[in-house]
Amino acid sequence: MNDESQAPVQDLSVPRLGEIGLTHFAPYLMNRIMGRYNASLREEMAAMGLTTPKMRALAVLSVVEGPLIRELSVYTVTEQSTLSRALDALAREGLVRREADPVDSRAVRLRITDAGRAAFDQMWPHMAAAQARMFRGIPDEERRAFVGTLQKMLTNIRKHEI
Amino acid sequence: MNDESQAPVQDLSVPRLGEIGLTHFAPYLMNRIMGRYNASLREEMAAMGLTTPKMRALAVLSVVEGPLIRELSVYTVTEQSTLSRALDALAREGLVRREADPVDSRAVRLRITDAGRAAFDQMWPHMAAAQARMFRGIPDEERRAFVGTLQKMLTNIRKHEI
DNA sequence: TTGGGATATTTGCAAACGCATATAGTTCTG
DNA sequence: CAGAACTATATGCGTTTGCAAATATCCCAA
Repeated sequence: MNDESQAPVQDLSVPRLGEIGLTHFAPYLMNRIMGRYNASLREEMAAMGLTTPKMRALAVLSVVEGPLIRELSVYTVTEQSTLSRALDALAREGLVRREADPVDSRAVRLRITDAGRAAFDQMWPHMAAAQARMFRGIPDEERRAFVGTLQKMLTNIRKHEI
Repeated sequence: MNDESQAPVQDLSVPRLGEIGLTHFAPYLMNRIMGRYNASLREEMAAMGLTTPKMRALAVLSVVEGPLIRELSVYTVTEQSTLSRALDALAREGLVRREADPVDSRAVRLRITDAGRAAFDQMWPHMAAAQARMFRGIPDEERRAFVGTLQKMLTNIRKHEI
């Protein structure tokens, strides 16, 4: 099992993780930072009866008007089936409304309700605070450059047109 | 439910998400980018019988010698109970070994096996490629600055001493 | 040295998730 | 215009996850 009979896939031009070091590998750092960010919000979310997909849906719907479920699943990086069920819960709680699309009767347009907006407004300060903690001591210019790079990266990895 | 009888928590000094815009809010961008990154690896992982926690455990163990489970759970940003079960699977498959700590008999030290290293070596090129895609067209200097900012952010949000 | 509080890990259980598929409706093609 | 191919959403089902509690061990103070 540990001999070399299976040709190694490793391309010699690709440095190994050990050579780079975990703390120089951007995806590792980003996963770790976002893991903490998300975990730091979990307590507030739980207190409000929200899961991560529900909270993300509210956040996006507070800003984007009437998207389809499929579109929302891209914004929220959530499996469509998971999102469908998260929306069941949000609708049951009166935080979002499903509206029939006027021209395509398969499609469902989503809208946040006033109650949903109020719920998100209660969540937002915690999100803003968590973000502020992340950037503590980092100069504005550096932060702007960082966000600029993130935007380029999003364009690079974007698979959908949204 | 949608009146103002519940005092709004919103602090006037905190700009609202709508004012910032989703694509200027770093955590949104990072979640979205990492969501794609992780999703892009899922197919390869599934083909090798790995879940995200299992893959992360292998990645860290390929670089870090004999950590405790609790320490590994910090590195991998995984709940300790989830990790415990992921390690059950990895040990069953012979990819890692649990070793008793010589001085503390509660503790378990983890080591990657040769088979585990081989499995990770098979995974690594895909991770490196996904990272390269993320940074496509971004100059080296910009990438270095970006990683530097990530390192500062990790220090900021770090709750543990690892 | 002994009992109480910490610490390391595992496990029971219910909830959440993801894949595959079902259902319903739309569009394209011959 | 029939029917094949495609799209949008929902759902069945087995797996994974996370919380809380259990178990085992350690450390420290009286």
